[in-house]
Amino acid sequence: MDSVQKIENKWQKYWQEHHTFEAKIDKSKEKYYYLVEFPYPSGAGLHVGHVRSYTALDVLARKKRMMGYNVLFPMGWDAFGAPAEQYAIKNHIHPSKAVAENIKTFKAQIQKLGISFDWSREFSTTDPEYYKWTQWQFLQFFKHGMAYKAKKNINWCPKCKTGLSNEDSSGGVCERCGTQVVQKEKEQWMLRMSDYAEDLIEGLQDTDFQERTKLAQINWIGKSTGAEVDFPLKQVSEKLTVYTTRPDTLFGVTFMVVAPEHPYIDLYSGLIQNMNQVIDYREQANKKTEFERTQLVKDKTGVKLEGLSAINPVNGKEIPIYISDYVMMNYGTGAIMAVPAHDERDYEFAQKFGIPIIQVLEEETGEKHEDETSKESIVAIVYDKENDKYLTINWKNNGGRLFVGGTMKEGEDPISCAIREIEEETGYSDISFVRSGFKINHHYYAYNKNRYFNIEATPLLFKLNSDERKKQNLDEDEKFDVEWVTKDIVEKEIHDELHSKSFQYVMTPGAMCDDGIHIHSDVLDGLSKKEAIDKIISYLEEKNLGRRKTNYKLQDWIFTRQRFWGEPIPLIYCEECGWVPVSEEDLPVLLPDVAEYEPTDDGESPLARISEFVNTTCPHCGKPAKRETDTMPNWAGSSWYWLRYMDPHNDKEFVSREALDYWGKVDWYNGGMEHATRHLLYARFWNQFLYNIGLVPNKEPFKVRASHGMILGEGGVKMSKSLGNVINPDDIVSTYGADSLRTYEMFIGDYEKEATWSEQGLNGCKRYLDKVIRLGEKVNDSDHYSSELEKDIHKTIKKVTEDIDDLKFNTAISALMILLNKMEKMNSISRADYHTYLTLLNPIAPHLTEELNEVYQLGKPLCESEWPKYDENKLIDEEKEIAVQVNGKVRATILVHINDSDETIREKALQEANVIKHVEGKEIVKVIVIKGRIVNIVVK
RNA sequence: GCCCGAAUGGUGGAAUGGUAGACGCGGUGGACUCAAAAUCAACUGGUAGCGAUAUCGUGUCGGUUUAAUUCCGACUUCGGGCACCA
Repeated sequence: MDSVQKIENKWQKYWQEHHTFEAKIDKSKEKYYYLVEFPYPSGAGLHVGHVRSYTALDVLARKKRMMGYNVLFPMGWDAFGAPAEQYAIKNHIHPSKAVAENIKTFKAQIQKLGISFDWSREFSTTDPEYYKWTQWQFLQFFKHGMAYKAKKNINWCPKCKTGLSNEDSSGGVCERCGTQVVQKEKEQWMLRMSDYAEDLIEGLQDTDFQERTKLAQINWIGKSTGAEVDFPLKQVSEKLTVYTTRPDTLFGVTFMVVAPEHPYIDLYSGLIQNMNQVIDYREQANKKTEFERTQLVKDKTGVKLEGLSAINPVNGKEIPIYISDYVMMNYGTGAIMAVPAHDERDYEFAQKFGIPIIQVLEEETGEKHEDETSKESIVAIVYDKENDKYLTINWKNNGGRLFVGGTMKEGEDPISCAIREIEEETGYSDISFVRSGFKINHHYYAYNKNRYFNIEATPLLFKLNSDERKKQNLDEDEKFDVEWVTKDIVEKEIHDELHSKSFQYVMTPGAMCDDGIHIHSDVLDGLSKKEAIDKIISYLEEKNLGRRKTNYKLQDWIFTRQRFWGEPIPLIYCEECGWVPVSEEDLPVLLPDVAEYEPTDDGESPLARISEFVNTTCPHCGKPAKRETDTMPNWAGSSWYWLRYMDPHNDKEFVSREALDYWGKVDWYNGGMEHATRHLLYARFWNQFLYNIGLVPNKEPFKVRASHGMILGEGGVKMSKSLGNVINPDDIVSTYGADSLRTYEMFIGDYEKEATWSEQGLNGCKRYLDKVIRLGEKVNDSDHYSSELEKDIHKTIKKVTEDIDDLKFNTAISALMILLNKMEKMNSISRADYHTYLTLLNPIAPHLTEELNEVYQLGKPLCESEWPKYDENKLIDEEKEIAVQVNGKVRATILVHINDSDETIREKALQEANVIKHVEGKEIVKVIVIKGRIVNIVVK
């Protein structure tokens, strides 16, 4: 046989010359569209991670073709972006040249792997024939009012000298270079993506994305429901509107906070007496990067606005207003009502600034009952710092371990009640009050009084000063031991809900954010959280004080970058007519062929320096006008590329209706988990927009979304240049062959999880393929399955077919290995045995199997053959070995026939010597016979 | 902090209520060879035993079940996503 390299070249050539994988619209066949994220053709070349996902989809595509589907499996290049531009700046060549070089390398590398891409549909996002239509689609956004220019505080990367979307600067650092992002005010083109927030959530129902992908999208969109509430200002007849998800806590508002950028600060600067201080603070906040503001400095800071205050619309109370950077201008209204009792952040702020905390929600414990008697009480926790112990009273069988508790007497406050109770019950009196926690609403039944009680209990913490002890003053029925115990014992032995909750409240002070019942809230008293939210919103709407409101974290898409290497935005600014779109026949607006790609320091695009580009005439009135010089973000080109694949050479339309109607949705889209939020959201948004204006037939572009796990270097670390552990697929192909690499990457483990590269593992797969080759020497003349193998072959067809569909490539290969091991033990195998074997292996190792199929003249090329079928009747085992358990432990195995009755199986099981040994002298309680699986004998 | 996922031999991993460790790698002693590589055949979770066998064992603790890696509850660790979003 020829060398591996020779064989692989031969078949790659065959497929190319026979246009084997080129898809044509064929209405007699069912279509299937596989899409794998197109790569950014970087100078580093192909990575073994690319090989994994391309091979996986290739396996699916090859199998699907053999099953008779018309498969579209295209590939292209996402080639706009910073690295090509950086490379061009450094080497003084046009980015398009660098891109062309890289594409050439990438393509050659991919072709050496034998991936069955339809290369006739190849394009790059940087081709003018492609970006013409990206520009055209942008104009559709513009014409439908979906694109607007806005002066925005944007995330600015000082190193890349460009604006970034929120998505590109998550974590406060530039996605590209890791530099901390600063805020800069700039005019930007925006796409109204936030209008689609709800549709983007709902559309997920029409997809079969993995649950984790759906969740990531939903989280990113960040829907929250609540209300806007108008707080009248005291000094002027204007309102400060806030957004809250907890309007039910309106009666607990003790202050308000506005973002440093809030317009009211300048608007009412005349009223604010400490304006200097406020301005100082605002400047400090502005200097902080988004990263510092949101990630690092969680310490609350702020300044009170002296001379400006608000009125709580539901109770008329005057409320101070603060500015603080924990409130963001770009979410909600840029102002909040603060309820420190029931919001963690407000709690922290209130603690720091000494603002009162009003509890309006009580946690409820115990079971509610009719005819309860109400009273106020306390739970007192005394801490002995010296011994690190807590004072408890142990009621033993009459109620277990508790803290000191008691009922407040007429006119008594919680602290004095607690001091009295502690002394009466335990004798300790040299104590001092530390703090109290939120009140708890507790329901219980008192056996000694035969009554139901509903108490409002205040938990209190005291510290012990000395163990000086007076005589206890106990009632007749109070029989308990006073014991000091550790925190451990408290947590283990105090089961009473009220007491353990009390302990939690006083030991870890913080806001109470759980559900409960409302107090001090007028019309809301007694209601639960959900009931109260509904009621207060209706109340606010009725009185015109507020309204129901849904908010999303998802913001509009900042669609401009101040860079050279991107699609020019096809708009012209005319003094007379404003922003005017370039007319369609003038598209594409080409990137000029110049030598200056450096971004400018003032934040303008490099295109702004090129006067031949900038200066033009208005398409509307013909007067001199200027082009937009910003370009589109990286994500633009990848937001519709799957549509272009359907009809890549169309110069009349972005894609023909015929192609859209035939190829429809992408049936299976594979990509990295890192694109589960941004790219996938942009692409879905773009598609939904095209659908809404009638340009595409489906609202959702993708049916299934799968993602591959990363491949790590040996030792489980990320492959990186600096560690020197990057595996170059070319090296592997030339030493082991593409088929070995493909097989190994499919065998390495769960496709969706990360996997560790191992050269030894790769070698094992090479050995396996060598065995497949040697198996050919055993082929005889028979055209029927060998009788000893028939059953195994049918089982393997079933297993491989199902496993590939489930992306369980590793177990599919394992099944093939098992069948091979069996075939190797035979003196000879039939042509049919071998042919089926090679066909099953073909999607995974296409070159080798084609060659063997030809060498042994088993039939036409496998790429033109049908996928093998299995016969259900041939899968059934006449006899099977099953386990016999006694009390759940395997004691023997027995051979059972398919027709054996439960009774026969039971008899067989009970005759086994080792079973008799374990059953002897015991009573058989039950014998469980599960047909074809197990016998379990239960004895006593 | 919140949300999601994972944890199984020396190792990558199988098994989704029914004989835990399929398959691969590695290892051990053997065959072939002057020798090595390649290849072939055997063994390979721990402990005890010559062995039949017994016993322990799927991150930890508890529960449901005739039976739990698998289901339920609590926890630990690791990975991923989001994060002052009101």
